[in-house]
Order: sequence, then C-alpha cells, then structure tokens
Amino acid sequence: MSPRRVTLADVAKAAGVSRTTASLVLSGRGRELRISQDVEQRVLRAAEELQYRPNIVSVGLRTGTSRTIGFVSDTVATSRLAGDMIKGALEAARDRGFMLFIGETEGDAELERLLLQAMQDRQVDGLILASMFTRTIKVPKAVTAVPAVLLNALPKQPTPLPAVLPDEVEAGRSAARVLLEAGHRDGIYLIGAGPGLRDVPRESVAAVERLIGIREALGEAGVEVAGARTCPDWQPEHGLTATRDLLRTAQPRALICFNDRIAMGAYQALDDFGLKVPADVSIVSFDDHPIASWMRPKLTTVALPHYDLGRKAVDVLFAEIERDRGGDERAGEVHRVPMPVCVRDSVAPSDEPYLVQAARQARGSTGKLSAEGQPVVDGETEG
Amino acid sequence: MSPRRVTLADVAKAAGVSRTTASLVLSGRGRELRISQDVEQRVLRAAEELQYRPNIVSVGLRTGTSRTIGFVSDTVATSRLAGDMIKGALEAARDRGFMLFIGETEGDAELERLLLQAMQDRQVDGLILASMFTRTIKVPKAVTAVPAVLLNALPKQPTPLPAVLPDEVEAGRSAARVLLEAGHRDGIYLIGAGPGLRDVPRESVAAVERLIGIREALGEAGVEVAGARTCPDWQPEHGLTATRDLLRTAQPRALICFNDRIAMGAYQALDDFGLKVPADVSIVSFDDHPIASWMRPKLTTVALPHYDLGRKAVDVLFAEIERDRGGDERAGEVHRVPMPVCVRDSVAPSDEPYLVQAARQARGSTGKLSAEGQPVVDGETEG
DNA sequence: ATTCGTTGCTAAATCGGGTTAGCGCCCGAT
DNA sequence: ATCGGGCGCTAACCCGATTTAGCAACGAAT
Repeated sequence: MSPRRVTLADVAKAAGVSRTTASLVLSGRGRELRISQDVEQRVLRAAEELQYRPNIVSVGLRTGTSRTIGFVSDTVATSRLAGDMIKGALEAARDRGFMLFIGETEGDAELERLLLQAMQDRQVDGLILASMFTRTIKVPKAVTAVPAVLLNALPKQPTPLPAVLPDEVEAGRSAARVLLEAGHRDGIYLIGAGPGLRDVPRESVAAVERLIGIREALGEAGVEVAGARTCPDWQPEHGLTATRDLLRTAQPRALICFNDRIAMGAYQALDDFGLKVPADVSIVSFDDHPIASWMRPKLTTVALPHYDLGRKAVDVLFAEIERDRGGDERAGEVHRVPMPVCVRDSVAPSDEPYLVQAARQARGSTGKLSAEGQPVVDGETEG
Repeated sequence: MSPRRVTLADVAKAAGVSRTTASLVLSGRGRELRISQDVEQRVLRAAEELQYRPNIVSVGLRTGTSRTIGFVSDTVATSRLAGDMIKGALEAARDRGFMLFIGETEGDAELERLLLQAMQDRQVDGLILASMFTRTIKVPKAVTAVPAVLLNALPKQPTPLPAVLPDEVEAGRSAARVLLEAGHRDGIYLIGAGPGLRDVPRESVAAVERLIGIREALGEAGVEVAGARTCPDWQPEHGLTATRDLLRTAQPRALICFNDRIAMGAYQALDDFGLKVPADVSIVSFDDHPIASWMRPKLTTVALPHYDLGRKAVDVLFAEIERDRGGDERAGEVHRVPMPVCVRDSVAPSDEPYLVQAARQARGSTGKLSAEGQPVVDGETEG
C-alpha cells in the first residue's frame, strides 16, 4: 500500500506547535487570533514541505460540509446532448473546489429515493435534479433536507425550489426571426407541432413554448404560419412522413422543424420530392444536435445551451446554499438560459421581392385564414 | 433547516444500550459477539423506528473507506457514445452501494493532477481512468496510492494497472465475417484505414486492431482486400471524399467503413454516383453510433460496447480493491470486452454465385497480389 | 472458599480535523 | 507589590461512527 497520508498532527509536530495552532494558521485565521509571524511561517513551511492536504472527509464530519454536490437525473449522463449539461455543472463546481456525484434514476421513483438517500448519507452540500428533456417533475420530498435546484424541469407541485430552464419562447422567436430576416413571409410551415398550442406531443413543454415564440414573432411581422404537421414523437422517421405528407398538397418555401431529428427526416422527404435545401426550401430547427453540423447542407438551428444550463444550475445552487446558511426563506425562482442561433447553410434569402409577397398575401393565394383567425391546415383548425 | 439526522447514539439511547452494542448489532456482528436476542431485537426496532441511516462520512473517517469511486476521463461524460460507459459504471457501482465521482480533464495533465488529488482528499476507494477513444495514456503517478483501472486505454509505460478495452481485433473479424457470410468475396474495399497496418490515423489503436481482425478473417477465407482508402480523421466529410475518390476508379461490391461517421459519408458518395445500398454496394461499419440506426438503409455495424465497458471496469476495479486489501501484488491484466454485431439493412447477399466468384478469383481478374503477397492498391503497397 | 471461564455488555480510544475556553506570561497602571 | 489586561498559544471537546480492551455477574471446578 501507500505511505500514510500526512495529517495536521504531522505538520504541527514538524513546526513544533500544537494542532490547534496549525489548524488556525492553515485555515487563515492565524492573523485574527494573534498567531506570531514566526509561528505562522513555520507552520506554512512545514505544510508545504510535507505536502499536507486536509482530509475532506474529516473536515466534513466536523463541519457537516463535503464540498460535493449531487447531480441526479433521469438519464442525462447517457445522452450526448445532455452530457454537456454535466460538463457545465462539472466545470462550475470545479471552479469552486467542489466535486460532483452523478446518479441516474431511469425515471424510477424508488431508485431516485435510494439515490438521494445515498447522497445525503455522504453529506452532499446541495442537489441538482436534472431532466433529460424539459418537463414537469414530481419533486421527491427527500430533497427538502438539503438545498436543491431543478435543471431543465419544472416542479409539478408548487415548491420553493429554483429551476433552471432553456428560454424556449425566445428560441421560438429566434427561429422565426431567422426566416423573417431572410425575407420569408409566405409558405412557412411547421413540422413537429402546431399550428395550435394544443397540437404538441404529450408533456412537451418545449413544443408549447417554441410554438408561442414562433407565433409571436411571426405575428408581430404580420406573417401567418401557412400550415403545420404535428409529430407524435420527434424522431427522423416522423419528420420524414410528416414532411412527405405536407409536400403532397403544399409547396412550402420554408420549414420550421421542432428539432434536428425531425429536420433530418424533412431533408430526406425534400430530397425524395427533388427539392433542394435551401434553394427551394429553407429550414430552421431547434436543439443543435451534433447531427446538425453533419447534415448537408449544414442545418441552421437554435441551440439548446446544455453547457450553460449546467453551469447556471450550479450557480443558482450555490446561491441557494448561501441563503440556506443565512436562514433566509425565498420562493423558487425560474431562471431562463438563452438559446443561441447557430447560423449554418439551410436558410437562403427568399428570392421573391417583398412587395410581390405582400401583394400575394393580400390576395390570399396562400395562408388562408379560418373564421377564428387561425391558419387553415388541411381541414383541421386549432382546437 | 432540517431536523438533525438520527445518529447511532440516538438509536442506542432509544434501545437502552450503549453505542458500542448498537454498532455491533447493526453491523451484523452481534451474534458473533454474543449479544442477546432481546437486545438485538430492541436495537433493530429502534433503528427501524427512528429510520436510522449511518453517516457514511463518519464511517469513512474511521474505516478509511467512502463507498465511492472516482471516474476520471479526458472528456467522456460529454460524448453520447461514451456516456454509456458512465452509465454502465454507475449501475455496476450502484449494485454494490457505491457512488461515482465524475471528473473531466480535457487532456490537461495539471487538471488531471488536481482532480485526482481532490478525489483522494475525499477518500475514494478506487479510480477509473477512462479515455474517450481507445488509445495509450501516460498514467499519472498520483494514482499509485489507490486501486485503479484503465478504461478504453492502455498504459504508455508498463504499470501494474489492469485495463479494460473493447475487443477490436475480434470486431474486425466480425465485420469481415458479416460480408463473407453474405457471400462477398470480391470487391471488398476498406474506407478509413488500410490496407497496410501502418495506413491508419495517428495514435489510433482501434484502426490497427480492426485492420488485423479484418485481414485475418478475410485471409482465412482466402479472400483479399480489393483496396483501401485511409482517412486522416474519421469524420463524415473524409468518408465522403475517400469514397468518391474510390468510386472514380473502382467498382466496389462491399465497403468496410472504419466507423459510422465515415459510413455516413460513404452513403452520400454512393448516392452521388447513383449507387444503392445495399443492392449495389453492401456496407458494414464500426461503433454503432446513434446515427447508425437513423441512416437509410439502417447501418449494419459492430458496436462499441460502452455500457459493458463501464460495467466491466467497475468489476475489475472491485477485484483490484479486494486484492489490494489482501496485500497481493499482481501485474495489470488486459480485459477485452466483446463487440457485438448489430445486423441491420446495409448488407445484402452477393448475387454472384460462389463458383463464379471463385473462378474469377482464380483467373486473377480482381484482387491482384504484389510481390509481397499484399494487395496492390492504386500503386501504393504497404510500407 | 477461592479460582477460572463464560456470558453479555460497555468505557474509552480512534480516525483527522475544527472550535471553544482558558492558561501562562509580560507589561503597564494603581 | 498587586492587579488588570492584552498577547500568544494550547488543552480539551466535538463531529459519528468502529474497534479494542475489559468489566461485572454468574456458574462450575478445585
């Protein structure tokens, strides 16, 4: 085995002082407690020479702190997307000298309970409860004992826990703006969700919020969504069939795909119909999945800021730990992290001059409106 | 704040016994140390009623164990591929009641040193040193103090550390076998590396080993590689250009791509030349990247068993911890984890009857051999 | 009646630090 | 000379467990 670790007692002996004195010097309280310069120097020298490092387990026992935070997620560690969340959290924690415990629950409540217990048995200073995709979660009551933050998730019941989430509404606005700024005003279709706020996959917070943003930004520009196809699950094959279906009856000039996997299917459907991206159809999407930069042409997409989410969660958690120490009570705020646009090659300027578009729109040759003012989509109106 | 945790002293008081007795009963040594049935029952009941859980930090201080292992990698947590490695490790550790510290070094030696220190300060029971892609690494000397295992990596200097790696040679054989069993004997080309063992990307252990396996399996069947294109980096664009280059001069019947990203590029190149997968050209690849099941047709590929690698690393680490306790010395073994074939839709049977192939081969119309018995590839022979 | 051995339990030390209370000592003031 | 007080340091307790050494009570053997 290895040689025994150097302890505070070793340092004290080497410096010819008591453990107390050594402890005071090394924790920086020497000045305050009137330790002489001479002794201070001796202790510091001894610690340096012996390469003393305090045993955090011991400190933890005495002070109740472990310089460790627990990162519990449903399955975040596994997905590349969300792996970046861990990376962000890891680095933010490291900046403060903290380590991360990682745990996955697989959505199993019992496992989650066990995991939270195991972490509290190890005296974690705080917890991050992360979700792989944005949604509402039931907060286990075990977390009340320790400062905690929700990451990429909203509490199902009202709790005083802060939450950190991507700013999906603003992302929706960004996506719309990308098309508007390229001059698109007509033939903009949605693939994956919409046109109504209820036309979304089950439990998808992101879908609703993106949709709101899209409709706001388009609405402010006086542009209507020409139509939409909802996908039950946001996988490439659904993007493929939905887009194929669309192309049989419509001639889109631009697609807003609700994520990159759907966009991948859309690319293929367009290819099947002999349409070129972006010359014939511009595409903007969400997530910035790694695949987005592999597709040809490279996909313009509004990125999920996983890394930033992870960092932010740790920042918020430390604030939470701080105020827990202070004894303050405060309600859980919701923090939104901006989603940046990754401009790549899938959006081209609309070649149709603005005035022509406007005239066409006035004549109502596309983007017909139903009685309720909602775009008519293949006979279905928003519910 | 929360109510104080229940301690052993609380349990002892409730049961009307000393802390010692409570400890003995709860650690299962009651029988052995002649504690009466009555007292045993009282302690167990008290612990149950108070919901006692031992404080692992305290146990750690006394026993020097923390029921925790450290998982240090260059950047493993971030990549989806390798995220599964963590998942496997996580679950294997959990099965034994252990938690995982995660750390990323980004290849920075100083950061690595700090991280290993931070973990040892927290009394980890063992370390897993993981690499994102298979390669040789310099083992930091800080790890000698604690049991450790290399994951997806080989030590640069000889060390007594065990290593866990994917069985790439056998994977190469598997890939070749997939084609052979589909009846392919001619026009098999490699994209990404080869044909010689030195025609590989820098530092790529996987390339060399896959190549060995491929050549062995083909050789045993009396089949020669028809040609190869080496890629400096295994990205889709390189697969695209390499395959395009190949198609200008050759008519492959099957491609062995050295990973799925290359295969993705190959698909596109074949499409450019109007060739269909698998009708015109069969493709088999390596890694089972998520993209493999999104491609159309779905890609047949030999999977990197990330999950199993993670599990295996933990198993080997526990064996290592065990023998460290026993005081045994043993040299670091290399453990190989099988890479399973994912049969999907990119390989079709060769439509050429076996006898015709054999006859053609006998006439030497393809697969010419150089003097050294190596296939001639566009004027370059193996070095 | 003393000695010895079990039986069934507990006091006390230990791990490695943090923290409180207070001990000598020297100096200046009364 | 005596007292008070700042200075510089340390003894001792604490955190929550494990573990060693040993104590009382009782019965059996000498």
